[in-house]
Amino acid sequence: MSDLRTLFDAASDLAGLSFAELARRHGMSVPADLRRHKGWVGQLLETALGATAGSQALQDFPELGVELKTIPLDARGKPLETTFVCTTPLVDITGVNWESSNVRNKLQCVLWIPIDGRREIPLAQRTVGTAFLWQPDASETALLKNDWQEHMDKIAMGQVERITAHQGEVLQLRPKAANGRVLTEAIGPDGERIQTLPRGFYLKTDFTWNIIRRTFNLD
DNA sequence: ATGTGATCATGC
DNA sequence: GCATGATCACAT
Repeated sequence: MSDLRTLFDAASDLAGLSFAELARRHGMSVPADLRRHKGWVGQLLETALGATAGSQALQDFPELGVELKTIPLDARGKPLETTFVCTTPLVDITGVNWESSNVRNKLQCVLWIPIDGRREIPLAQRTVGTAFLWQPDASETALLKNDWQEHMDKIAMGQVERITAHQGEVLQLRPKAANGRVLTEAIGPDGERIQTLPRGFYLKTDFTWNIIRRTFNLD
């Protein structure tokens, strides 16, 4: 992908296409449902737009500084799910700051692609929505930064296991793992190393809904 | 084990 | 009805 305009145009051209058609173009088969294929739609759009495959803690288009995010919407245009941003560092966090954080890096420029998330419609028949580019404005950045800082302070204080998804205005911390038995290192209450469930940062739905509403003049 | 892509399913 | 906590598939 040579430049941002080319990427955006390519994404725009996908609007209205069914998942069946998009999958056909890329030789992919459509699963009956997403129960055991939770990331399938995201992968489909990555393939369609030529995002760098693989699982690296980088943006999808590093050369463009762009992160690709699909977001499932209901019939009213409201996000059906929170949006995963990145995994949360739980150790070696002395000196990490907002400016250098993975959250800020990932959200600096996002190519959002709304998708039809209505479960009553067969997956193959659901369609791609109108893509748009987003960069957090000053107030959004302030909210994200504040939440990020509060979460990271608790983690640094050995309080990671006291953080629930209720905390954070727009950015929440939640488990991010294959199952409840997966463990990773973290800092405990007395500064010791403990084993805990890996966590991830997620954007709350009200936050993404506001972005969607503003973009498409909904309500 | 840790990262990517996320949605599922249950409790409130 | 909806968010939280749990979970699924796959790459490295």
